[in-house]
Amino acid sequence: MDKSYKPEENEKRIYDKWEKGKYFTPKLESGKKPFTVVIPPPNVTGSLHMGHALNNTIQDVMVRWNRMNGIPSEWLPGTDHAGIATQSVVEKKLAKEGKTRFDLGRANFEKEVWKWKDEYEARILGQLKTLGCSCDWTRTRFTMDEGYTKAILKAFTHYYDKGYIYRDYRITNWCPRCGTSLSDLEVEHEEHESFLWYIKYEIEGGGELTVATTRPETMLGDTAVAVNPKDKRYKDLVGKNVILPIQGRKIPIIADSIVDMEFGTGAVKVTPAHDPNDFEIAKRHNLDKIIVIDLEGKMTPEAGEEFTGLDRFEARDVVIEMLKEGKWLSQAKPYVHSVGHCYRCNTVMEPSLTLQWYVSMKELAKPAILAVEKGKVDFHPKKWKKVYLDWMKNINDWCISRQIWWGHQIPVWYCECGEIIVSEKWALEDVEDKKSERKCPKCKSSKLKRDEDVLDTWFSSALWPFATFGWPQTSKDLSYFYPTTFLATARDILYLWVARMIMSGIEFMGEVPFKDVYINPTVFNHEGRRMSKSLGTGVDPLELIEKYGTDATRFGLLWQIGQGQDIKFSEDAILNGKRFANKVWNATRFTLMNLEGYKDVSRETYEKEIKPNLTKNDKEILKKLNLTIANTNKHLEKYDFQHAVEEIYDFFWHDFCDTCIEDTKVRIRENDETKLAAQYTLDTVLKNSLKLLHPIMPFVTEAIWKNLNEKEPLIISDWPQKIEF
RNA sequence: GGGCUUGUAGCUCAGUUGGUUAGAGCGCUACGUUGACAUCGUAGAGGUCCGCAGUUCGAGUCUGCGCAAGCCCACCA
Repeated sequence: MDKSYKPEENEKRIYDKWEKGKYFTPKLESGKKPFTVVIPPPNVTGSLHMGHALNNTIQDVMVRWNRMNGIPSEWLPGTDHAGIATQSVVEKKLAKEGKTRFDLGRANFEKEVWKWKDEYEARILGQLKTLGCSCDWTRTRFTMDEGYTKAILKAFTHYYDKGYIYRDYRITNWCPRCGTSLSDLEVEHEEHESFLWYIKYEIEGGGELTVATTRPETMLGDTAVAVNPKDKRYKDLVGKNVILPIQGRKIPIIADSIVDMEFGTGAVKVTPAHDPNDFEIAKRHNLDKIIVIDLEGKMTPEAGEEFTGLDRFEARDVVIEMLKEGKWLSQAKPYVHSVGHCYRCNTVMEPSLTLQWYVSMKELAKPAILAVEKGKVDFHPKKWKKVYLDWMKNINDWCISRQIWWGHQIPVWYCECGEIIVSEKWALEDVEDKKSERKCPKCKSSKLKRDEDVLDTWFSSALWPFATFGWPQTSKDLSYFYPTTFLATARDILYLWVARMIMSGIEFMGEVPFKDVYINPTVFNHEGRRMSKSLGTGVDPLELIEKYGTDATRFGLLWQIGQGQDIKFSEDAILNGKRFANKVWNATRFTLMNLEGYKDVSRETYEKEIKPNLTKNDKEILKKLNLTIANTNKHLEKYDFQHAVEEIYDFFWHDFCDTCIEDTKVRIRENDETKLAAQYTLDTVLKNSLKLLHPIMPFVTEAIWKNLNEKEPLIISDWPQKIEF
């Protein structure tokens, strides 16, 4: 053996051997319950970050541990198409060439994205391999491959037929930069320091009414002023009109109980086309909806000639100036409030009146709430159960249409007669590029137009645990592997992904999609800030791997996490991992040097020559080994990775190296009569330790295993059992 | 507005159901090794366990209040 372990020379070679040996693909053994994990599909254009590294290390530890225990273990890898993110990356690339997606047209643009996808998918999956992930690559899936697309279409038509999917014209989260709607979960709120502007509206027939607003520019689209019906201050004003400043329009004063008497002046301007609350008020009072800001965030002609084409924030300044000049502005109070931003490009969201597809969630949520309450799905740490339930019990309908091109196009056609046709068949034909003759079932017209929008990426991810195994087709895989066993993911997709998988799993499979959900800690940098590439606060796990090796990186990450406690990343832990890998390597060198003349002993030799000569120290370490095996199992069963790592580390370093090796060293060198027993102890403790360590540090242990001339690779060796002595 | 979490050695964190002198890794100090170990070993210094009040024979561990930091949810005009 070399004097030290060189990860860079070993890791790739070892990984290839595992893959070639097909150790990652389990056999479907009837009667044996499999251990199944589906990977949280990484964004196809993304790159492995520290959170992924931790998350995938955790999954790999569980998979390897189960595999060594003789359980058919399936870890299904794959990627999702990440609609908005991917599209915007490719659009950015086109922009550098001076082109837009419209120059290419939809079909060509999609081709362009597919090319991009192929390249980046290979890259990110390769990164998982670098991390040592023992995924079953024979079952790799992508949310837009053909079979998966069938699942999407099935799910859509199923929901539609059940009346759960509907189309509605209402205020949605709109990103003027991305040019698409977003679901509530894709909007990130940030505190903004701004002002609460108090504007005086002149009352017809005398007097004035002051309203307070954070968005003065929207006053151009006001169609009423609302007060609370219980508000005595304004009781006599209800039914009268005010004159809208700047525009001079006459708008009514109405009473609506949604108005908070305590806030501002207790009178609120109503802009139905640009605020969800106001939209609701307008519905109740049958008010006009005047759109003054268009979908690009620019003022429309409706706002007035002098505003047309102005950016919404420029318009705000102009409106404020004009209000000041007209003496309509009574005060501007500094005010902190939260403003929605696009999760993708951070642009301030513009709530906009658009026609979108929604999934009604209330009925879907009910059994998903019950399942978790009854413990069919367990969360680790437990606190996430409450977080899940709180959200599910207050769930809102889900906007699933997106105004982009990259994704699953909605399987809906509109006829000129107004008929809406939802067709799985036609959509499939479009995918396969063989079109049958299509006619409107109502008016027989063939002038049909397909809905241009695509579905939210999470609509497809929601089907991941069963669509990846072939649903809606029945298959051996599906019935064997579903429901899955373990899901490890980050907390920021608890609602976006986990909750929706539970709902759709129950809806389509009649069973929850997984038993245990492990929410891994978030990795922060040393200052406690979120690791982020764009903020420049990230550490690239791939650089760590290059510097310290994969094993050290995995070890260091697990070493740092507590029971669900977030971690402030420290590179020292990774360094410690490297030291440990080196220690293990050298302990093996020592053992090999001292095992001359020692081969696998027969039962007879053991009973005659070893067992009687086991010293007190030998028995002590073997006892300790048994305890370590038991404790490691206990910790892994509880998903307590930190303590599992610590357990093995302490045993190996302090009990085995510092004590046992120092003890046997002397006996072997001096050819003591207990030499054989000492060698037996060394050999036994080392091999079992390597097995215990393998799920955490797969490469160095496998490399060592090879040096021990074992027939079977370590990855499929048996997990240690209690040693009898 | 609602909810969650954290505050233990210079740094990063453990401390199980409350029980003798509060632990680990890194860092620091001293000594020793350099024939398993880009070292390693042995010993050691270092803590008002955020504060206050309470429950208890006994609290880092339970309760209340406060201070500080962070996160999540929400139609805070």
